[in-house]
Amino acid sequence: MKQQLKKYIHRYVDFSDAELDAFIAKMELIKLEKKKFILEEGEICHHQYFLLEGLVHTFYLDQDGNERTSSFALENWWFTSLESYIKQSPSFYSIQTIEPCVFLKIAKTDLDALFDTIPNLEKFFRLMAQNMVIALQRRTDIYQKMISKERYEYFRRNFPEFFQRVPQYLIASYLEITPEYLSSLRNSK
Amino acid sequence: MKQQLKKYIHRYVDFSDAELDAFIAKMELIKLEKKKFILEEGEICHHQYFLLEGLVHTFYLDQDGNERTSSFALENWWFTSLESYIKQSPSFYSIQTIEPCVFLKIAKTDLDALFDTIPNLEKFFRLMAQNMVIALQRRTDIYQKMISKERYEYFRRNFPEFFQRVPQYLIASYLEITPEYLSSLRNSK
DNA sequence: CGCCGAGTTGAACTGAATCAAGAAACGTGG
DNA sequence: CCACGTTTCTTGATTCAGTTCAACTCGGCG
Repeated sequence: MKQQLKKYIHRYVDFSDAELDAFIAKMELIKLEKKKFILEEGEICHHQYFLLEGLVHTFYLDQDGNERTSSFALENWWFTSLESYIKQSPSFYSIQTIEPCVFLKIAKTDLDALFDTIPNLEKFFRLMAQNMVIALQRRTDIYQKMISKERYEYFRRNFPEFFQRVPQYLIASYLEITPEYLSSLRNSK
Repeated sequence: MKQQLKKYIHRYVDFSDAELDAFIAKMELIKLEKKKFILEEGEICHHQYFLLEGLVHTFYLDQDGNERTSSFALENWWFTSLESYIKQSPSFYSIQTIEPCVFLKIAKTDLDALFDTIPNLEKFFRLMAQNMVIALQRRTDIYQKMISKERYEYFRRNFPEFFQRVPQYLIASYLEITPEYLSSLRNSK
């Protein structure tokens, strides 16, 4: 179970078993059905999460009340509402399960304390943050240079798992197009 | 001169003077005229940079050979071509001065070595990376929910310095619209 | 002085949104 | 296990934000 998290961490940094155990000891296991909120807009996000099983999306509501999906997470992804978490301010985003989920969570207070005793943990989170920057830059650039038909193709090619598991209207919101237009793209060839 | 960097760092972390000096000792001061490349697409980025004076932009060329500005940096901003820097792979982006610039740079090899001896440095870069994530998320969401006229207003309101200093066609490329359309937005009221 | 890059203007065109309505898929209760 | 309502997906007509292209203006610099 927690083996899964260890494996993930080792992709980034070498932890001693003692360090790893101290870290994991602070994590709590949660199960949730689908369509349940992990965090709601306006709440303060006190945790970071590691998804063991299932599918989750982070979104906000625009002026017209449409859901705008900012990101998905699936197995072995780390997620949180970062700005809210760091500043301990009300979150712009909601986080919601799409499928039934199993995940681990760790409280900010615990994690901050661990940073002081486990230097490797600091490195681990630095490397994760850097990778998020890279992923976000890439997303921005892809959206900037591709028209929506190309985004659709790109997304389908590169993340086929999502395509199977995520309902169309959420994919549309992630691709920044309307469900109607996505539908017409799908059926245009 | 290097006082400026110290001040910036202290916004994030408390360094001892010895730590700070060890860090700064590895940094090199560079001056460059306007329209000069700091990094060209295809090169491997070996440094991170801290801008003391001037204005810089990071961009790439799309299929049609248009410059697409991914980000600007001005005084007291940290910048690099992150993916290239981390993976030591050819950069997708070019980095170019817009105005005459003065900046500090530090080599990856030096910085990596310092991470092992100065734990605070690890924290500093973790916090900077997290802030970049927040800024990028915000940018993505703004672009997603605003039409270009709103983006233009938002940008003008929130970053008036840029507006004075950056040529129109670069602002257009950052706003993801054509210079022609930006011009019509400017003159439509 | 003449040229070149930056910015402007307008006409024609198109990618994508909106609106409205129907078809299919899904799940819940009887 | 069928019937029903709800949610998701599709289809087509209309409209509009933003691009493209081409011609023109302006200011600066060699």
